[in-house]
Amino acid sequence: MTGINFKEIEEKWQRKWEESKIFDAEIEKGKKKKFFLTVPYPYTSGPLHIGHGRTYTIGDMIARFKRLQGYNVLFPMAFHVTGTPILAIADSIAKGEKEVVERYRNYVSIYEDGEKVESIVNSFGNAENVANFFAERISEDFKRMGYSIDWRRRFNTTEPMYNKFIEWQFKKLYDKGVIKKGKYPIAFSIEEDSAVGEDDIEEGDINKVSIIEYTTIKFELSNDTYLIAATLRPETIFGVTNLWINPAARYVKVKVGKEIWIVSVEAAEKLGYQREEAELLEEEEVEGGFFVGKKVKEPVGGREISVLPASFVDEDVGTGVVYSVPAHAPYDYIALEDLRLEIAPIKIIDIEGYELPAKEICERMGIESQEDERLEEATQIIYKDEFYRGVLNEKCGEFAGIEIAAIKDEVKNWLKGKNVADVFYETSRKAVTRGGGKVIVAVLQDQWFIDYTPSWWKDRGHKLVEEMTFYPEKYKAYMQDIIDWLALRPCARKRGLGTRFPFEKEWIIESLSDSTIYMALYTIAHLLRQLPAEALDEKLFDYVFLGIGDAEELAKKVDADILKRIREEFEYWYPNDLRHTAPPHLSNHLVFFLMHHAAIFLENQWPKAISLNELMIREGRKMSKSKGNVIPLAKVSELYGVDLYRLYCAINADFASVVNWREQDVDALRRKFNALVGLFEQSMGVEKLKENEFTHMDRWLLSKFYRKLKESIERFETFRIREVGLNMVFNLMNDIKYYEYRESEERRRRIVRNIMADWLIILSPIVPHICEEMWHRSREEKGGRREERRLKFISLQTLPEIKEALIDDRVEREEEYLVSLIEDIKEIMKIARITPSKIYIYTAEKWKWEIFRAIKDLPDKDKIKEAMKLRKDKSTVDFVKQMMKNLPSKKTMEEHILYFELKEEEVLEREREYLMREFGCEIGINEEYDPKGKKKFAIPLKPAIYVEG
RNA sequence: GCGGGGGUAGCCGAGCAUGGACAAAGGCGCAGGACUUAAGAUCCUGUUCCGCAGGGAUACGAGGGUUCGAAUCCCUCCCCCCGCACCA
Repeated sequence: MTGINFKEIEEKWQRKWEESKIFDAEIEKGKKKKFFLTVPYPYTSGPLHIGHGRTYTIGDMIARFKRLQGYNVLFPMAFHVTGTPILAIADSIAKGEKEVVERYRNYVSIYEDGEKVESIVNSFGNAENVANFFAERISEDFKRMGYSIDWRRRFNTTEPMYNKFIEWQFKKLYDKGVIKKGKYPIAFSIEEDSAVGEDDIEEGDINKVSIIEYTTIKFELSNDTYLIAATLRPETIFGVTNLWINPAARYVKVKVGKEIWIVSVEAAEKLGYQREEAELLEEEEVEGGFFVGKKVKEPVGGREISVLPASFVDEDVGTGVVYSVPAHAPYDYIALEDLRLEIAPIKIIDIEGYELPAKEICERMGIESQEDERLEEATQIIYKDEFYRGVLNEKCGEFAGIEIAAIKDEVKNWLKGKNVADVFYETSRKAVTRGGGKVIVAVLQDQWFIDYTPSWWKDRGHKLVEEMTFYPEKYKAYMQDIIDWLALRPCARKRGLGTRFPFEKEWIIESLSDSTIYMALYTIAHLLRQLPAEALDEKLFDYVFLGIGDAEELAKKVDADILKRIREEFEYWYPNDLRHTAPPHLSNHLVFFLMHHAAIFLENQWPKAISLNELMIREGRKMSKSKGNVIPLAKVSELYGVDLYRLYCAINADFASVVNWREQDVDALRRKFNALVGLFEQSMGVEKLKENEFTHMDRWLLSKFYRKLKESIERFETFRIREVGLNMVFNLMNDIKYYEYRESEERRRRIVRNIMADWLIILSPIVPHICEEMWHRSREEKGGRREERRLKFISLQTLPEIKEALIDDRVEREEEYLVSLIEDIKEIMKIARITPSKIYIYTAEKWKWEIFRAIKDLPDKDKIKEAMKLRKDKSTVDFVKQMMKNLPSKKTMEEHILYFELKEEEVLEREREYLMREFGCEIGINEEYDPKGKKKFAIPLKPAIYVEG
């Protein structure tokens, strides 16, 4: 066991890295190629957990690997503060909402002692304090995780410098003509009189609330007075037989333009938030029962239909009026059955497998009452079937013969064109805010958008993606699709933290739109700070980022040297060589990141690559605060050790798979990791083996090591970090174990010494602290000047050269040969239940080798014929048959030609001692004695064996 | 329904592009053994079935096909996951 105090060495090396500023990236022109890596900045509304940590950790591994490859690496970090959640939290805490206060007490106590917690949480009534507190803690967490970040460039998204930068970004977009204004539906709280997001809604994080567009259809009751039914299936209007109304619900009149609409009280209120012209008439409310039995005119065919009562109609969904299509809607069918009215369903959709879909599904499922909950499910089934497979029939006029999926929108537009249909929005489920206020859909009349539809923009986006690399590759095609789908996107809201919208100051730029090109800011953030915020105007950014404008002109306002440096830094570091994040960002953040670069920056500043790793779950379940199963990143060091966590992230899954954080597996890995560290420790103060001392086994281990090292470097380049970890930890340790078995513990200590430096280097991106420690310990022994040692961090090394000469196929084949021979002998001993007194091994005779060489490249069917030409004897046929059965194909033979050149007898003689030790008996090699006639079964590379009991 | 990804031993998970040493890496679990007063850790062995000679049979979602040979290539089908779409 190792006596290492991991926590201590983590802290020691983190401190030394920081003191030596080795991760502060400076321009090094000419000497090294640069590599600029970014991972999205964290949102500072609370502590990060180990799931978030995966992405940052992998980002750091890449940064460290690139340094080893000789790149001048910039890996910066900042903090995301803009948006509504932090503000909402601050508001809740200011109001003293118990649940939120309690949650934040817990969060804060991750970091602080009991006494301070209260005052800190109290300070969270101010949003800025929330953001600052967590930004500070998260940056400490990141340092504690050993991330090789250049912290000088840190910023947050509400500081003036950032605001100026975002203003510039929006001016650029505005100039391109893609910033537009229009109507837009949003989730809205009446009580709080404001838009609400996922974080404001009760259980909004678990059960998302989306906005559903209903179509309202007017059924004329009398002149200009209509009952307004809402539907999700406007194409079924051709099959309407009656209206449904809830007799117990209350209805009112709303004046919309010149018309009077009758809807439920709830719907009237919603209409008020959705249509500017809707005006509630000051008349009394009427019970739904009032309308029962009245006749209305359906708008397509002008038929008179009845208003009927139905309990399933919910006054708080849609308009509280529903039109009935009993042929295709299970609810309608059942409700009519309940009323025992003779209303014939009108079938308007032809679909294979059904005559009257609604009737049949109800019968099949045994649904008999409109209170039956399975009606929902029946509706789903019918909807799905009809939507994808159904075709409108001859009752649908010009739309006949077309499948629903293709015609739905056209029918809707046609109805709107006839002025019988309108849009009504509803939430996808009933929802309330965390404060208990009802959530409805409101339509903003003058929402600001980014319009992603112009073809010049999409073309540039596609081109940009085409020229990029994605890891894993499959996401490239997916990203192209996302660009095609992208249309209008709201980019400002009335609430939240952030940059004021430059064209209308009461709007705040929305938080996904203000985090699209900020990577550019990293290149210059530390320098920009030296300028006053007022100086950061459009002209300055134009010059720095786009090279537009006159430096001399600008120098009148800002320091010319600083300006020059700023421009240089940007030109040096940009573009962003790799953005590493997680797949859920593809359809939002990443596509904006790419599109905004495509719109604003010159082509040579476009991003080069994106890599993505999947998320992390714990014990097979998603991590979430509501499940209470999150482990804060801040606790990693204490609970597991940072290097162990990092190793787990590297090894448990490849990028494309979810990491499952299982304590059992973590424990298993800990044992492995400790054993690894033990191997290094046991080789401290031990002499390397010199080349003239090398035995077969030494060469074998060196060959195994350098082969694995070579493969690992290749794999790291394409971010197959899992394979690197498995190779360089698990597989290599197994090799060493085998080596020790073959040789001795003592010799193992020495051979590990031969490979230790190179081994530590390749492991250092994954487990940097222990590697740094072992690296220094192994140097310390040798003396050397202190100063020199201080500078020689393993983090600053370059990848070891692959000692190709040590990769020795022959040596490896010899050992494989021996292993398989031993397996065969053991197999025989087991099957025959013999304890051997002597084991006889017979290698293939010379003539067999000759025939083998002569025919190995021939197709199987010619082999015997050819062999017989060379040696006319029945034993030749037996041998060739035996050989064909046992030896691999032509192709693999070529790959392993060396294997077949193996001098079997030599190897056996050399290993006679080992074989004797292994079996505890005499070994006879190619002796004449052959009582059971085994010798004739020998083929090249597969000796015959006789075990004597 | 469309797009994407999958289905491999008790479980997790590699292999599949370039078919052949594949009864299938590695890990976990389980069983036996060594060590130990004991537990743990560690190490060894085993973990489809049959076999007193290194072998054979059956196997990689199901079924067909191509091939001397298929986990790997082709076709059909089934199932799972994600995104989209969509659900009075």
